[in-house]
Amino acid sequence: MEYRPSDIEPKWRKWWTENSTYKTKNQGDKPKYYVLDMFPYPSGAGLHVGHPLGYITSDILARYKRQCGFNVLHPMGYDSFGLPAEQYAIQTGQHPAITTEQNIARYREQLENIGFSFDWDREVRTSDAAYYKWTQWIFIQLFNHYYDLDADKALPVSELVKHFAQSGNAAVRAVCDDDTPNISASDWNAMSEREQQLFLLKYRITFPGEEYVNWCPALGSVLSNDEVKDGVSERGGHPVERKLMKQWVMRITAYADRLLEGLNTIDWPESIKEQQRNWIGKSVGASVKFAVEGFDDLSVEVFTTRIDTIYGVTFMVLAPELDLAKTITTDEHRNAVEGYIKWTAARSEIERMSDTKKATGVPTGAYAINPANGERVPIWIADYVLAGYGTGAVMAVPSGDQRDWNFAKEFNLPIVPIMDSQQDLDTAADAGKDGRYINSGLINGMTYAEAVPTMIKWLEEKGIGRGKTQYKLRNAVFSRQRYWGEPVPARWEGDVPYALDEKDLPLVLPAVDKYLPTETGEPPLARAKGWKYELSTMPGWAGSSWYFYRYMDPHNTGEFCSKEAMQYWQKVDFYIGGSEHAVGHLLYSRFWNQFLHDLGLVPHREFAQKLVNQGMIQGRSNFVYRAKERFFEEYLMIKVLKPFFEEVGPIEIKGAEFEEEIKYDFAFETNDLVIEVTSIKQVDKIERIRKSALEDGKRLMVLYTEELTDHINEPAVIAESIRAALASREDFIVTSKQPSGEQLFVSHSLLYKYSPETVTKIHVDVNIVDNDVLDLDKARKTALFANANFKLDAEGKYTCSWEVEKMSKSKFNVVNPDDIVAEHGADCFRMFEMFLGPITDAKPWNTKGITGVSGFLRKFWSMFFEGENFRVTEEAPTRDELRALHTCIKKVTDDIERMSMNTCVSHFMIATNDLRSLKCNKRAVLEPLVILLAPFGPHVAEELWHLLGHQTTVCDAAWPVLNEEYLKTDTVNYPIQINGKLRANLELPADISAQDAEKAALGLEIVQKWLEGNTPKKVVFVPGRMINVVV
RNA sequence: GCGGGAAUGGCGGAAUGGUAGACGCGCUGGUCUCAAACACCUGUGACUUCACGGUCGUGCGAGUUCGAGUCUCGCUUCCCGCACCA
Repeated sequence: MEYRPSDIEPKWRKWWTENSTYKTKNQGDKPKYYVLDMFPYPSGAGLHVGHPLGYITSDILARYKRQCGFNVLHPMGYDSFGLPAEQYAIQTGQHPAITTEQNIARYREQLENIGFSFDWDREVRTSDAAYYKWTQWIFIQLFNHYYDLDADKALPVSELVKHFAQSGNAAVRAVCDDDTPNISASDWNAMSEREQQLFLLKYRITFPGEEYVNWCPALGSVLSNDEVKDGVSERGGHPVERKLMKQWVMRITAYADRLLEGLNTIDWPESIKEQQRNWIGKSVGASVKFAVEGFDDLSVEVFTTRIDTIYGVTFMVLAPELDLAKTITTDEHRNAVEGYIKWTAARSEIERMSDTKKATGVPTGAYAINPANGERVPIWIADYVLAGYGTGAVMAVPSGDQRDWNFAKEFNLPIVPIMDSQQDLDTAADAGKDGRYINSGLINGMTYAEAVPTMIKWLEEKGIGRGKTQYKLRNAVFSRQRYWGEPVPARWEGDVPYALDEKDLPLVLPAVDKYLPTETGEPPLARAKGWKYELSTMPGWAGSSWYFYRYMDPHNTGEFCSKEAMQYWQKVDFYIGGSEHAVGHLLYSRFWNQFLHDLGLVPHREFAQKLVNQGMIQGRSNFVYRAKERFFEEYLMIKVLKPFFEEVGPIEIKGAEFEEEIKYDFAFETNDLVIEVTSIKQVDKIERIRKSALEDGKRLMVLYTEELTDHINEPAVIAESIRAALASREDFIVTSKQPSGEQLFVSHSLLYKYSPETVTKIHVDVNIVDNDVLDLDKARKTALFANANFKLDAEGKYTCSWEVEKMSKSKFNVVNPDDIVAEHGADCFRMFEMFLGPITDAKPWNTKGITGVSGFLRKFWSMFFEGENFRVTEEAPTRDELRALHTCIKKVTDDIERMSMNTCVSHFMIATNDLRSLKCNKRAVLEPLVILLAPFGPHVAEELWHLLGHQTTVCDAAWPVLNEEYLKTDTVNYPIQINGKLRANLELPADISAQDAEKAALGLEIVQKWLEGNTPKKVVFVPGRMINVVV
């Protein structure tokens, strides 16, 4: 019987739903396993074939684990707050909830179509009030806690208040704002309620602060750093400016060290961990104060990771943005400094980054005193120093730092060596740490390891500096001036924010008349009637920072997740998603998780033990080539005129260079005939050339490009009209009155003959292209080709060129999984995606190989049938059949465990090919094979499983157990090597002794030939593997 | 510049230090067919040889080893991430 996925697949999907096959309970005697996909944002474009790659992988793993006896949690949901829905709402006035709902319905349909084993009863949506109630609840917890450095965890702010009332803030070691003053208990107690609340904000883990943010006026929103690429918004490419705004901020920096440490405990891809380490950017060093000459109350504080180089300081540099720069500038330099500040402010980020080689800067005229040696060094301002990092000032050590060196060279500042190992300081700085210090007072003669603690100790004793650890990580801005997000559960009393009471949650997103900011620039929530709460909403990462817990207990109305559910599922065992979330979602969710763990609300410091990044599936774009006028000229030359000249003898042509001043495109000197190629629409041009021809006494022939388009595949027709023109005595010849063709598209396979500038390259929808050949019937129905003609190659085909690009609508290379499923079936689609290559690799989508997988499924199916009848026998299997089966069990089991899904598919193909050549149709072999296939092709497996007489789902069929005995063979085919090179093969008994094997190998004629009568130096025998004779 | 990863036929890709190129696509030839598609069978790294066979071959150059795609060292190229981060 024929394998017809379109019949069996919908049938089983319905059956699975009706039988609640994928419903998971939070209990049981089985061990648990939690497989999680990064949930998608439901965009209007729907899923393309790249999205399911990770879902298929996790689905295979989930089904496999279930068959291995685990209770598997494999949920799916939607990260359904986000910018695109809101943009759409602004344009159309439609509420984002409605479009989001529609998009989710589409996603659901597409996901269902692929046969995933998701437990849909556990679906979550971040935009659901029942869900974001708990996002808001967590926000309130963050507001009500501070980070205590002694406890090394978050503690309630109420504890802090007690401390303050008793002994001020001196005794509390906690993470707080840099500008937090020391207060005594009496100071605290003397404060008003307002003053106390404002003071506490300096400690709360989330708090409103004045922050420089990435403000995007076009989107009316604040963007996070990772939403900004090259100075413009990642979405839409709108300009982004730095703006100081009142924003809710998350004190993620409190967790910097723990987020860094935690990376060592989890099995995540090295590249993700490295990106997070970079982002956190821990640097250990020291901060030092340099006194400024003439300002008793002023000093320049710098942070350095190389305090050991302090004796090499020959100047100091401040970031131009620093207010201090203006303060210390002498009158003499004021004009230059102000000019420079203006100039740098006007330069865009991109300019600054692309122009990093050239050092720019101006002196302030002020001098600092190096505390180490008392030397007087000039203070400059320069834009190579960033205001946002450290104190915005550096001590410049040109001998040890390349940027300082560049600057010193540019402005002729001294370069003092500080280590005996430093060389070639004329050509570059030497940042090496090997060697002994010179010119370095206190630390002369020391090594790096000795010098650093010595200097720090000295600084601390003198009270001019201290050891300090600095992080690149900034506190995370948590406000968005947008509508479609979680309302922040806070209200304001004057300038003091108060969190809502938990019992007032959820704070439901109110209705508004428009989704735009107000005329006064306030966020859209200001439009809501009677809204007396915070106006900004939460960013996209809020809801996605804890969703993995909600899946454990999705309908709980009393807690975000019950203790029991948490106790049962613990954490995510396997997490899969794209690497683009490396520092967004994956860092923030680790932060929230650490916090929740401090509160004893979740069992582990890290929520996901293992993480895998699936590679991106890139689009494979196709291109067509539209002819320009120049193409027809070259075409005339190559196809028509050249053969013609060969016939009637050479005719000189001029005007082939197409320069502006040349009047004619083609001129036949000897015949006084000018041939003009132009569009029928170019009436003016024809008239102009006609006049010139008349004046010159030449005859003119006009060939319309449209006419050439009509006859492009018949050069003889065109040659005939030229022949006729030559013979005629007419002055002005137009060969065709009404050409029909509008545009010509030239097959890519013919373009090598023509100059590249004769055609325009245009994206063509990949869905009307098959194996790079354009489907002309389908093409003619599209607008692009409505009035087109095609120049086809010798086989009558139009070939397109191709390129690998990102899969996107604008590139017309989006492939919808539904189309593949409709054509080949969901099982084939699933297995083909796996077969493309290792899941972690990026690869272009190319359906070329899909027939191989489709053929495999048909062959697999046919093993169970004889003609139209299902026929499986109860006969005992042979050794060969058992070996094929158990080889497959071994390979597939091993390969799923190591996430090598592509080779699993190969093993199924091999087993099927082997068993088919053995004509095996025995239940004892085929039934275990169906179980093995079930995670990959669940529909076909379920169908065959039921045909085999089972009533319950194949999902619960126990994974077959490997019996190593069946893998053994009586004889082994040994490769015989001479000096490591293969020379012969020898069939030997599997249990042969080393001596016998050696003897047998040496007995071979070919081995004797290579030995040339000598005795071998050595014979290497690896049992079951190979024999190597060393000559 | 720093960090991470990769490089194997015409293509996607396989190979616990042990027969390089599994499996699939594509291509050759054949069977079936009036024909095509499907299906089935055969061959398929390069060079060389009538043939048996031989030589070369996993980006380049060394090394370790009886034996290297795999391990070590030095390069080249490409991809990804970070980037005047003091």
